[in-house]
Amino acid sequence: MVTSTDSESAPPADAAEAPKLELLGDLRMTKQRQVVFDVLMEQRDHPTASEVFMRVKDRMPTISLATVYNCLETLSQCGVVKTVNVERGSARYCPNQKDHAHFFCVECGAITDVDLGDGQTPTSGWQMPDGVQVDQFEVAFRGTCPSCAKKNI
Amino acid sequence: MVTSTDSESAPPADAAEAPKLELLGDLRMTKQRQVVFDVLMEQRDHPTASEVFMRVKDRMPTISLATVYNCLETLSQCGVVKTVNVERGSARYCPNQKDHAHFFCVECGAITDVDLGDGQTPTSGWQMPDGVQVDQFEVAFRGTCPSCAKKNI
DNA sequence: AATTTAATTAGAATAATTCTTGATCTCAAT
DNA sequence: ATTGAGATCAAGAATTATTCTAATTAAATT
Repeated sequence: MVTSTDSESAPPADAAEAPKLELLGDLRMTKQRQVVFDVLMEQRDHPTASEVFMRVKDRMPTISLATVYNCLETLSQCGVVKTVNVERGSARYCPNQKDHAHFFCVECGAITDVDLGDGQTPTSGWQMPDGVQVDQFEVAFRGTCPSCAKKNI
Repeated sequence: MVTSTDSESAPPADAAEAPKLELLGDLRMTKQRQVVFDVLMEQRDHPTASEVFMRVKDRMPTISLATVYNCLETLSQCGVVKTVNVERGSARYCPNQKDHAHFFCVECGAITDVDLGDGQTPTSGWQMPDGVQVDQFEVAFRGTCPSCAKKNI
């Protein structure tokens, strides 16, 4: 990881540019994995596993929560989904394949994708110890979003 | 938050420069809070709440795990302790009051503090949406540390 | 079609954290 | 010193997210 990609900037909340699902090794593209991924792409609001479960159930009523967890784990390991930890409690999931960070509004709970600046990498600005190999990163900002800031005046 | 501080760079594993404990509002500096903080300062290996509990128990056998959680929460809210989430599972705690990130070695589990570069802020390099107010951040890098990388040759 | 391996399901189990309640402590004002 | 109010603590119960287990089903391969 830790490579800048190009293309679309923070998608307008909902959008479906369907990145190709490339799984690794012996992993199979199953109906369940596809539906879990589709659901993430269609409503990009960083749902929890339970929220994904509820959405997936509508079109695949027999799926189990454990499977949703398994699918999210698999997709995450394949780099096609990102796990987001902005709060203690439930992890959230995001199909944005670019290197990006998250901003969490402590007032309304909204999560926004934050893009890297041009020519920046996730380790830019940090004094990484010599010789470490960085494979993944997670950057979370917490604070107040513009619309909540207004309400607080 | 999101202000660069100066002084000491990544402390040599263990060190005790005793930052002053300033609590907010009606909060009181109790024996329990002080001991929890002392323990974090004396062995700076990013312990979990349970590990802190075990260490604190040695010098205050009557303390309860719930109190350790409460103390860590309080110290964290006062900005004197940082909560570190590098893995799912237990949160870890760190008394480094500077703005800093963490590097987690997936091989050996070691956690290293990573300093900001000179003149950098936590949001440097990121295209923060206009008007957001950032109060906190958490940056975690995952990968392989130099000594584990050697073993893998 | 048979075989092999991976994936799914349902529910049980685990583990971290939070909550609840009553007792205790601190501080400040009487 | 006494009292009252609010903060904190302790112990254990409760909650909740996630992982594990074992049996079944599905997918790919021969």
